[in-house]
Amino acid sequence: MSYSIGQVAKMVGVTTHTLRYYEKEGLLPFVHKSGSGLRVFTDNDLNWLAMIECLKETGMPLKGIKQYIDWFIEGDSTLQQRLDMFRNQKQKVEAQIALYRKHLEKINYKIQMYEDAVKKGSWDKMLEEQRLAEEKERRFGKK
Amino acid sequence: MSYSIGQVAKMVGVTTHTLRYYEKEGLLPFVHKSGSGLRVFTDNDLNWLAMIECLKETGMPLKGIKQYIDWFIEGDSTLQQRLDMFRNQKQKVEAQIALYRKHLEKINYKIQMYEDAVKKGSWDKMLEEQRLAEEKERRFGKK
DNA sequence: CCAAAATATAGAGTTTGCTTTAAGTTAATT
DNA sequence: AATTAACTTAAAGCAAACTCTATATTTTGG
Repeated sequence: MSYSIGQVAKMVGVTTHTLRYYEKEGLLPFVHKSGSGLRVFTDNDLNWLAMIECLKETGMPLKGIKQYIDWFIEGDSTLQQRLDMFRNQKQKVEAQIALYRKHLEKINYKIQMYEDAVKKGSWDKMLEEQRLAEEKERRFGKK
Repeated sequence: MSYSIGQVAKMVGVTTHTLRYYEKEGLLPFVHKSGSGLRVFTDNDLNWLAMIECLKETGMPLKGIKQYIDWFIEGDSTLQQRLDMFRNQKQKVEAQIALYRKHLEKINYKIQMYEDAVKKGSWDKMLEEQRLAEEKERRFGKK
């Protein structure tokens, strides 16, 4: 199957402008043009766009994605670089997930604080009662 | 304790320029100045910076962080907004983690492909052998 | 006390990733 | 055939988050 730039834009969830911009940046080197100059996208191009989305959404800059594509075009002599790149990206994503989890804990703690404060109608009152509870705990032991 | 802008920059891992920029954007409204105009950071400011880091690294734009700080300054009348904001951020982070995981699967698959290709010394050969294996599986059933 | 290091303000410049505009050409519809 | 929708290139514009420059003042260490 083949698709117009507008169809692809809808499928991928970006604008036609963005697709042309990606092409200009060297991210879509396989897209052909019809006799009259219109871009004709294939399923292979959609696969590339899916890979681009994956790398982009995991934080790789467009330049990095272009590097990958350039390596792909260069052929088998760059297999190792490409493998290293994916391994590296894996590390980054895992680190990012770990960081997100850490931040999530802080956010959950804040949510607790604010739920308490909203219930009490006041931030200071919430802090005060929390302070008293902690003191009590310190004096008489837990539970 | 109190700290100079340079000390804080080192502790937080940003430049002094960035700290001044944050202040200009309204993200550090509690930082005082010495008689001669130098910024004097307190532990309270460090706590704010930690919160800023948390929100920033979970994808909140500086404007959103400023909104939170403005609400904080406004006082108890904005407790609900602040709670909603943290709940919203929690949702966003959880969604982001889920997306990262999905992308991680794709990346892991690619790593497998490339490990195989590197072993074989060729991408096409890898694809070819994979295709043959799949055909065999289709003809004779799994395992 | 003086030189070096750190800090101050104000404002211009940079990078990334689009987004919009202008001025057309091509394709689809009525 | 005419209109309108989608497409073309080229270039300018924009928002976010810094980053750097220039010039002046303050603090600090020997």
